Amino acid sequence: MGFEMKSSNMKKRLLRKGLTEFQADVLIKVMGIPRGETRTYKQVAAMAGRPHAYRAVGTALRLNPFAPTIPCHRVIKSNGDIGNYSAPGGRRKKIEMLEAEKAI
DNA sequence: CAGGTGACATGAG
DNA sequence: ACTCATGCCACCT
Repeated sequence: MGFEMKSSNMKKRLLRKGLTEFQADVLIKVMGIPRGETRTYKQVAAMAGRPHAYRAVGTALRLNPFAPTIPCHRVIKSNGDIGNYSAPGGRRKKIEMLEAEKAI
C-alpha cells in the first residue's frame, strides 16, 4: 500500500511516455516483483488481467523506459529459459542481474 | 481493413 | 532434451 500512490504516479509517467493502458499496467505489475524472485510472461499477463496476452507482455516490456528500475529482468519464460532483454547489456546483463539477486 | 512484428506458450515429432 | 509449427495478443504500418 505504501507504493500504491507511487505506482499511480508511475502509470501516469508511463502513459505520458506514450505507452498504452495495457503496456503501462504490465509495467506497474512488474514493479511489484520482489528482488530475488521471478515471474513468467504468462503470470504477468494474468496479473495485468489479460491471461492470454502473454505474447504481448514481451512487446510491452520491450518498451520499458525505466529499466532496470522497473525490474523487467525478473520476467522469464514458462519453461525456465531466461528469455530476452532489450535494455543495455542484453540477455547477458539480464542473467547477471538475476544471479546477483540470487533469483537463479 | 489487411499484413507484419515480437523479450511467448505449447504440443507434436 | 531439442526443433519446428501453430496459436495468440496488442500494436504498428
